Amino acid sequence: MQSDSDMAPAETASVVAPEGFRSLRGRSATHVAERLRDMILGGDLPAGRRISERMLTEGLGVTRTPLREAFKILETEGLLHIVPNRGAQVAELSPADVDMAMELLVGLESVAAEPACARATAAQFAAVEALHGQMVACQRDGDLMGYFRINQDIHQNIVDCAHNPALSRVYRAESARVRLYRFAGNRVRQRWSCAVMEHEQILQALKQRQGPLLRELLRAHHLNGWRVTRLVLGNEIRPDR
Amino acid sequence: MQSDSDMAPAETASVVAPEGFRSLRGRSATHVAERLRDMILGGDLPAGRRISERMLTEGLGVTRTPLREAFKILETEGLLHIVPNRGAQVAELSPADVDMAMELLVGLESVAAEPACARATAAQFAAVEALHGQMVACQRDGDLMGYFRINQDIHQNIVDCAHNPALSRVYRAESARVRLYRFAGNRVRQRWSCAVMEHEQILQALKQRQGPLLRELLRAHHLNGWRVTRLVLGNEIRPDR
DNA sequence: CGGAGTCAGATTGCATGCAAATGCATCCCC
DNA sequence: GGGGATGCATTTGCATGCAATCTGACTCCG
Repeated sequence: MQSDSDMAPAETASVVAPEGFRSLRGRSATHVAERLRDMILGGDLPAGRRISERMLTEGLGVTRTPLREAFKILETEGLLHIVPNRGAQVAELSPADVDMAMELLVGLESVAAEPACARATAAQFAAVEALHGQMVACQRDGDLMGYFRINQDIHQNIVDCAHNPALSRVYRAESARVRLYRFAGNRVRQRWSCAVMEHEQILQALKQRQGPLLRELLRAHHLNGWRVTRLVLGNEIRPDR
Repeated sequence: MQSDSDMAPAETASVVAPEGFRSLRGRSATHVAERLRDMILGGDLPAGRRISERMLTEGLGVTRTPLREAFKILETEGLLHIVPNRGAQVAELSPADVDMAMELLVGLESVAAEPACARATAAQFAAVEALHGQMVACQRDGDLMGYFRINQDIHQNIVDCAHNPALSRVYRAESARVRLYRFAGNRVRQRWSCAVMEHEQILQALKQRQGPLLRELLRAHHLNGWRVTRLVLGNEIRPDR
């Protein structure tokens, strides 16, 4: 009869989902991977730290199966290192590894420069300019974290202007891998104003669709930044705070 | 007594491992991912083909847990596409996707060119030359599969000359992703001799450590090859067999 | 005949159980 | 006292079980 089959299909009798809750079924591992990635990129899990499954299953409220799937994802992304029978640890990059990753990142931006100039839309110009404005505000307010985050965002946006999904994906992944190692360099306040000026030139070149110029500006900008970062990492100069 | 404790420690009573067998404990997922990757890159699993877990657990002799971990690895590599509650299917690339991936691959080789010239060792020169010799032999014998495989191998080796692990890793992954789509282009025999000549110039430039020249030669070589491939994929010319 | 409903079998997502491996404290023997 | 052996608790790797979801064939009504 009607009353039998008419039960509200949205929720079962056993557990009532809190409102706004969307089931994560089929997305647990992805979701856990995102959480873990945030923890690593945010510095909550420092490089080299060993990660026990139990710690995370309790912390994130999932069971071991999706957690272990997330480990595989992050290992493939290069953020975790898994030793059989001994669990996972946050990947640790040697200075040489970071150097090589930076070489790759500079290269990827060079690759992006000309397609970006050829294909960027007006909306993308506007988005990059808006971010630039926010970054200047962070510089003015001395907001280190915001400055750094938006800086990365601007570079990702410029790469995205090339409308090449594969390029964007690879740039994002490699950028994440070295994120924490680059953070140090942005702590030299002297570099900030210089970087802002370089960004302004970069924006100009992008908006005027001058591909080769953009490529050279990006390369120079990166090499400048990386030089400072390397000095900080090598303790040759002291960060401002 | 002696006879009690003297049992051969290499094998337990329950299951006798076949000789040469090393336990895969802790490596199942990785191993399965390798097998699956080979199946996809070898064309045994065509693009778009849906993959059921049962098919593979039976085919590969593993249970679902490591198989599902392997799925996550291959999804992160871009070789599989997983739809929640509906399983995995081999990733399918649109012509635009392949175009963009090729743009990235050409870019990565350009990035590799100068460091490769700067850092390649004599052993690496020799390795690339040996591969080139093998490729010429394949061309002579009309061995399509061998020619194609060694061709890819040569390009990977050139990138590896840059001694940049991150670059090598990314190049390998992206190269794999479009492997099957590029295969078609190598079926035009007319292109083979042309490609061999281009490779010879490329080798020259590498050995003489002429970075900028190498970069231009690689770019031109790729664009030539990709132009032919695109024609074949678009059915504008017919492959030789 | 067409389309919504529905129902069983198959498939997937995740929790859990068990065995192998590890780590650590203790014990032993020299 | 020191350098292993040994046993126990913990952790990891994988197999399996159960519930949610999908699929597709069939039914039934218009």
